[in-house]
Amino acid sequence: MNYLAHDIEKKWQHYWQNNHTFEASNDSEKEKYYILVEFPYPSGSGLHVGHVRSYTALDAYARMKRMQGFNVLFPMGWDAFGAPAEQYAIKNHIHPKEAVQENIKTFKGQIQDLGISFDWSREFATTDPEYYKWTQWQFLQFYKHNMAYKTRKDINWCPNCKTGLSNEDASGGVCERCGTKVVQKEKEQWMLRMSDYAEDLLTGLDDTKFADRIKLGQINWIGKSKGAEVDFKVADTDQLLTVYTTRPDTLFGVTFMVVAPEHPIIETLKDKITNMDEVVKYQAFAKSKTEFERTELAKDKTGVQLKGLMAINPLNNTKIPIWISDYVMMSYGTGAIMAVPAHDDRDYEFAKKFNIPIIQVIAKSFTGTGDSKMRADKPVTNREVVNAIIKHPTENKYLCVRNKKFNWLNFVMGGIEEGETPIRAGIREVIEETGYNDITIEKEMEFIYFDNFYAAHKDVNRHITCYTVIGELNSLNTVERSEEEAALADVEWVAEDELLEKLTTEAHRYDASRLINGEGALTDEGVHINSDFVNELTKQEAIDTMLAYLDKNKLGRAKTNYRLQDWIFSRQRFWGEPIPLIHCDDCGWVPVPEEELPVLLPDVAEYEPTDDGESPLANITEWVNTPCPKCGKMAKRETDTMPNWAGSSWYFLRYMNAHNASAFVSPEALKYWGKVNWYNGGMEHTTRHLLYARFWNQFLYNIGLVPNKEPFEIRVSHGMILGSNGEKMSKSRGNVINPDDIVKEMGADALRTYEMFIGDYEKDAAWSTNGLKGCKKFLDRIWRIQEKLNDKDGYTNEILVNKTIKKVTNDLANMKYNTAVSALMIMLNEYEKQDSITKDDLRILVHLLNPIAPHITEEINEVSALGKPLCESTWPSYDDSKTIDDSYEMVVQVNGKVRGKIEVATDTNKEEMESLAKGLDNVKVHTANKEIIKIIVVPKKLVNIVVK
RNA sequence: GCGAGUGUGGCGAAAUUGGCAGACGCACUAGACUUAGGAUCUAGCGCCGAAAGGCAUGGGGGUUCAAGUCCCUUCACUCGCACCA
Repeated sequence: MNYLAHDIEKKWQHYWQNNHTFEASNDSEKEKYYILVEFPYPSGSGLHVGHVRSYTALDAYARMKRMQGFNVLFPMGWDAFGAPAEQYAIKNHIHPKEAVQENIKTFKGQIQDLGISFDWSREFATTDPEYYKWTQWQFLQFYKHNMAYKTRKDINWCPNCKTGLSNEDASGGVCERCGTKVVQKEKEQWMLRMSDYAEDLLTGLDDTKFADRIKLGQINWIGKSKGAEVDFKVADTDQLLTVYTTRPDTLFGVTFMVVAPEHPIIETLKDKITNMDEVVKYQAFAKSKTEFERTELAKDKTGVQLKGLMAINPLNNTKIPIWISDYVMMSYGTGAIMAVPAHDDRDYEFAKKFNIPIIQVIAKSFTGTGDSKMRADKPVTNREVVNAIIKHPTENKYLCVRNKKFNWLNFVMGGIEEGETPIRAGIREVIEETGYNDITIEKEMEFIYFDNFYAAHKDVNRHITCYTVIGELNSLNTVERSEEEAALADVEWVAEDELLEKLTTEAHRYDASRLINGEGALTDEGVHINSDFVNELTKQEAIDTMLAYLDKNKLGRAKTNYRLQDWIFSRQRFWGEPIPLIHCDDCGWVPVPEEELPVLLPDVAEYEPTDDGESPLANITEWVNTPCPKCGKMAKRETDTMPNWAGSSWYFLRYMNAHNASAFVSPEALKYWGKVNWYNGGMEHTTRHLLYARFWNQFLYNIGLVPNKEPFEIRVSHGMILGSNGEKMSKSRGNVINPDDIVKEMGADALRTYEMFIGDYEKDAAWSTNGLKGCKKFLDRIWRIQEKLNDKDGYTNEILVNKTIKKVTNDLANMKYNTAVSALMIMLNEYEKQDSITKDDLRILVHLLNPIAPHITEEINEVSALGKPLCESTWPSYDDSKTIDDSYEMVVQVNGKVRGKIEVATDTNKEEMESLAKGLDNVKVHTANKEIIKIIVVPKKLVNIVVK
């Protein structure tokens, strides 16, 4: 008995099609379930094996859900606007819509060959005028609610694609599509006020069940940051320079200000700036850098001081210089910062480069550990001390002393006496404690710290303010130490790489790490110093206190910023939805009346983007010139088109009611289908597309057009299918697997089964033709198992059946396809071991495998006359009490090592388990002459005998 | 730099959440059946060892009767974000 995969696959695909098996009803008594997989861009290269993975996965889920009695909506369509179709059209001088139609035909054929149970009655493409009519209509809703505006601003411009890009499209400073370096170009652009929704997009995540990594991606992209705006007066002017900072508590540490090169204050106060030439030159320099260079070549700080201007610290009226530098971005915060070089890496680097003073306002504070923790019953003494790090004259070792009584090993340390500098004190202490007297100390570490501890040698608590000095011995010359000192401690030289493990005191190890790693800004938490009314407070206390102070004195205010910016919604390309607005010299921007929608893309011969940054549509005068809908005077159409994210921002709504000609979707359909229950897509879309779609939906919700604020309940993303060499599949790498070839050679079921078995669904996986063959073999064995059918009823192995139903049901619902397939392989292996199997046995197997391999299972079901077609059948249920075997292999361990196994009844009690375990010969061997300390018995698992 | 994730046989991977590490599959080895095998079946298959046994989940340390799983530390790779104040 043999079968031809191709024939039976075609047969059942026709059956499903002719019977409208997978068409969802908008009017059903059943509970609804909406499963969505991202619709593809129908590229010319056809379906990728990666598509097969996610489509099969969601198909399997949809098929199971249908059998479980749900009214499942599982639609498919085409995201067909976009550059490749346009490129193709430019090259071949045909209208992009023709290329798109051709590609859709290919894609659809390929998908249908796979037997994916999409509801094709709801199919559409974003390029259909019946669809983009409603995309335009929704844009007008944005416009009417003041959510769309046109502005002149520097935008990301791709010189190759000749179009503006959103920030999301230009991440990394290169064009998402072609990889060309993006440049800044000033242009008028339509924008959507997405930043207004930043908070809602953030909090809305709580109403979703997205995977954590996806939520995190969204959270990072929105980039919420809490801080404050602080107003600095500019001396001798009436101007305020407002900065954004997350650390208002460090305001006493500000030693300079930095504004972005484009900051308007430069223009406003240019008459006061005495070095305008230099400033203008720097502005030009900054602008000439692409975004890429600005970030990638970030290592070196550049900048110019605005001479003639000084800002005034609002707390203490200190005058502070103002600089411009491109490390401050106009697009974030206020485009100006207060620089606190002591506690910010970038400010530190800048201050070092331009020799600007540094004021420490936070001191690291240690609290002692173990025996050195402060004791409540002892007095506290305050001291100023010096900590001397002294290098050996010839070797890479440092001078340490070991306290004989307590065995502490530390750097030389001692009190600073009245009128003494830390350096003088350091030299004196080294001589006193070690006898070395040929010392040079030139450097004092930038930052002091506090150490609070119980000083056992003096039986007091100490609060010390520590100054660290760094020096070296010129020679090993010594003088005699006092007897007292010599009795107290030994001198010890410690190699640099051993300091961190050998030093006793945490504070000294900290000093050592700064010595080894070099000094930089002190960004750790600590206690405030040099800061008047926030002194001695911790970070959060100081922030709160400072905010209250600023607020009370009207010097600033709490402020939350977001990385998320408004959505640049214009593209200067032909192949996109025309923005349905008309510009009239008298009336300004006027929306195209709704009854005139859609604004159709004209049929023309040329689609090339233009060098001057205008859309190719701008050249089509008969299309551009049109009467103003308001006053009738000749006016001009907007020639920019929408980004290709527009159509995909609401397609999930359209599926609910795909061919509605009078509304984007009917309220009834919206109400019935509600949220997408399960949305699958690529990891590459978890920031952009997912954010745009959520924003779009939240807007529609706010104006009362959709019933749910969040459109998607669960979002999962699949891993990529890589080439057999573990690299991304690409023509240039020559590792592309074409699904058509596999379907032809092995059949769709084998391909589907293999891709489900390949590994963790959410992880990338490399293609393996051998693995595929294994799955094909599995299906062949399934076919042959029919030869073992007997005419008995019931299950040959009831436990196996119930176990497998449970496993497969749970695995399919949790995207664990690989283990679901494995459970079915185990079931088949068991069936093969038996002399014969019943129809009931086989019926379960084909039901459980059907979601993954739908064709062969339908055929077996029919050939062996097991019942009505599986697609009309019900999902098997299991009895939990019959998933447990009545016996198991009890493991017996001695000291955690397996020494024996016995088959015992599942209901064996603890006492019996214990005595059975002790009775094993091998256990006796390992426990002989030993004392049994305890016995751990884990019911239904093992016995562990602990002996000594 | 920050954030997240991953690391288990020759390979893809499992491991009811702390309880026999390596299920299932691939590859491989031996055998059977065959005119033939890229078919099918049977057996074997982490490493060392003749065996008893020992060693094994990137490395090191810890908690525990028991650790792939928990804690600390370290290394490597992958992916996001990146002068975001």
